[in-house]
Amino acid sequence: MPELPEVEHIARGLHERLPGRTVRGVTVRWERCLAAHTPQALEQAIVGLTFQSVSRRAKFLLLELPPYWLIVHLRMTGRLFFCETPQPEWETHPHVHVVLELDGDARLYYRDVRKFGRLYLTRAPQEIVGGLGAEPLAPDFTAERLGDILRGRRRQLKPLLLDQRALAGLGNIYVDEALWLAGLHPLVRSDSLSDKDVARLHASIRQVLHAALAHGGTTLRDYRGPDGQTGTHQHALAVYGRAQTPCLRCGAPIRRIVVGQRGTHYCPACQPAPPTLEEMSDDDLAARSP
DNA sequence: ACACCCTCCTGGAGGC
DNA sequence: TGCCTCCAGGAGGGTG
Repeated sequence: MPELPEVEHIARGLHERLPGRTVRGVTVRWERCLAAHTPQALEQAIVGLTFQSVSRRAKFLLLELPPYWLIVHLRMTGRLFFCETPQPEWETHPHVHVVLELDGDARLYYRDVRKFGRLYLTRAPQEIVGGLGAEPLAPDFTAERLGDILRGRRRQLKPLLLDQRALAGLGNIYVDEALWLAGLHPLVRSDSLSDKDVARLHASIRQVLHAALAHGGTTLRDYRGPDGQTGTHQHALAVYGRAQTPCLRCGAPIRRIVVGQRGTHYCPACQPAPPTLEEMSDDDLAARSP
């Protein structure tokens, strides 16, 4: 599933190819992938417009098409790819829901097996991405900022890291990986972390994202880059999808539990469980009360 | 404020 | 082989 590194990879690839291309035609085969427009309205709005840039905010792709922005969220299985010439395979493919015909007979295909992804057309991107939280690879995402995010709430660590309003761009895979690297249990309370814990988690998040980006993303099944190529970071995953296999750090079997309806992978030795209520001292309990 | 559950979808995997 | 059931999950919504 595309998370921040995958979306960044796609954005960079499309930014090399799309700017300067003019939309000549729009075909929508499955209307519900358009968040708020009819196919006719989309076509009327963007035919004749020229792409200016492609960028990313969290897991959203921002395609600048003045005076509009075409914003795409790929969710689980969405793919967006550019071809210099029409591809017969994709022109009629049952999972290709939108085809943009561009000048020079180039094509931008939007494909999505599970149909969770959405396309938005807006003049004001903030309406779509305005509520998102901190951007983990931005320069202003410091350990202090992460500390504020974590300690400002009393939540289990993993669901908080997945909450796009708090921190934007992480998904299930990279949260599990970052928590393993930091040695933090997914159920630890966010307001219980020490400064050292926060600093380690901050470094781990960035390290995991940078590594995945360098590998062109993680392809478990559906993800493809802007030219259709797979990523290679799946070979570097330490815990995600490795239940029952030995921890790369200590050899203990990786455990899989469900947290917030998500498969969650961690090392029970390297990522010690938070204390239960019974195990907490009176001081701990007193500290939890307002 | 936070945890929990449901919905959207489909292909792949497992059981028999 | 084939049919059935279950599962994966990002995000938004509702409920307790």
